[in-house]
Amino acid sequence: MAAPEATFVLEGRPTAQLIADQLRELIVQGAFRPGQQVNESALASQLNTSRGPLREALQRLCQEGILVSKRNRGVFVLELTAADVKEIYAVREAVELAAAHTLLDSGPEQIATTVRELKAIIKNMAKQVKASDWQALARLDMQFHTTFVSGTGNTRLIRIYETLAAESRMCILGLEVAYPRIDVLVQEHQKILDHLEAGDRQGLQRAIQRHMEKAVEDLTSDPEAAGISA
Amino acid sequence: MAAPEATFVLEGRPTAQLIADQLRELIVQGAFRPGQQVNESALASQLNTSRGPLREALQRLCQEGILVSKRNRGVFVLELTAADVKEIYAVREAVELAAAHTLLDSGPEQIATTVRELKAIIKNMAKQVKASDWQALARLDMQFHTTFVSGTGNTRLIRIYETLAAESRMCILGLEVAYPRIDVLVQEHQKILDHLEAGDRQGLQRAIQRHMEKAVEDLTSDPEAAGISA
DNA sequence: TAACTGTAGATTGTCAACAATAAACGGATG
DNA sequence: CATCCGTTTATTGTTGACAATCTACAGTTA
Repeated sequence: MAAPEATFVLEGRPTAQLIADQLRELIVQGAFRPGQQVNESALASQLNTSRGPLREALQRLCQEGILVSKRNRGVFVLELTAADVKEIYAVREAVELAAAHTLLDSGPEQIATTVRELKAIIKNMAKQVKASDWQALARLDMQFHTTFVSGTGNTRLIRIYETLAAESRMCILGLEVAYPRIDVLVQEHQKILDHLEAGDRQGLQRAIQRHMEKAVEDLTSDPEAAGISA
Repeated sequence: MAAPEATFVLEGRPTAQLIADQLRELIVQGAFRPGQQVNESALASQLNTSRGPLREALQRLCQEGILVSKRNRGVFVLELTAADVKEIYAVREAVELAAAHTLLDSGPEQIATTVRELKAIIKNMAKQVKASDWQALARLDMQFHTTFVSGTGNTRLIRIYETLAAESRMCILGLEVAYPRIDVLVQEHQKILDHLEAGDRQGLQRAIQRHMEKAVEDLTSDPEAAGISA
């Protein structure tokens, strides 16, 4: 059951997408302030390219929603409001619940593979907790959920979730050291994993809903510290 | 608590987005064959613009997924397989179920407004059924669902669904006169509307799931006629 | 002093020409 | 006759320059 095409699509990756990926990573890592204007000429030379390809990449990110474009003004980094946070996590909940049901309906070996990957991620999370590396922790947090959704094999669901993951990282970015109690974070992910492994549909659904609910609470409770406006 | 910016973002609509919207409409109306290459120069002159802005628009549509880009080859119209149809409708089901719950949790006047809009659409559908205008019927079909999701007010959910709606119209396009029995189509939408109006959570959920299930059956049962490859 | 207006600067939007790559065709060769 | 290879052609990828627009600042005036 190999996928030989996977190598082709990777080797012939369009330029605009490559630039978009680099830029997305820069943005979610906080290289730009929310609301800050993106200077095309400066960024183009910084990424060793021209304005043309860069603009194409910017359009992609505008379509994703992490950049907003204003005519004759340029593109700006998305400013997240409390309403945005609620929206993002509402959609994430919908996607993850769908993924959960699809996953449980799929074969046991599919579930087993996903469970194995998730366990590895949680192990890494525990490691980063000790090191108190928030940046890495945020990345692993989203990697856990992205892997979870990837388990379904639904490419559209995966693509949608990748965008949501980027936005979520932008949310978390504002928190920095204010990340909620980290031991609880690991516990919640472990709980999701346990329910998945046990095939507990009801429990898994509840765990995901609780996880999202808590995240919204943490992200909207302290607007000042998170740099999030009402 | 007015939002004066809303008018600004509408008046200053970026060019690439305008072109992308035109192109999307052309594609879902069947102006291009699935798998067909999109010639940049020809399209640019046809749309009274240059290759630059057009390429930016193409990137947006690639991000949406209705076009696929291959390096040094160009962009091609998405070819839908049976697997794609299953994916699309699985995601649609997830989004609509989420929308249903959100809608029922919102205020009664929010529901009433949405119900009113949906009723108008169904009335138009019945009209087009008599006229046997398949193109218009397909548009109204998706308009019904888009309006349903729009009722939630979740801009991200809406954006996601608009992409799914475009892909769905591409699916339906292949059917043409083979559109499933039209009276049943109207009935199913009416059923969804009734459950929403009655606030019947369980019934609404069932109706949506049945609706999607039937659609996938119709779209994958006759691959030849639909121009869909296995 | 405050408000208004005109100018200057910078930035984006658009375009046309150039370079690079891949597909298509025709001919040579086993 | 099929296969392989070089040439041709069309298309995309990239670049730089030009035009249009907006913001900011300075000067003027009530």
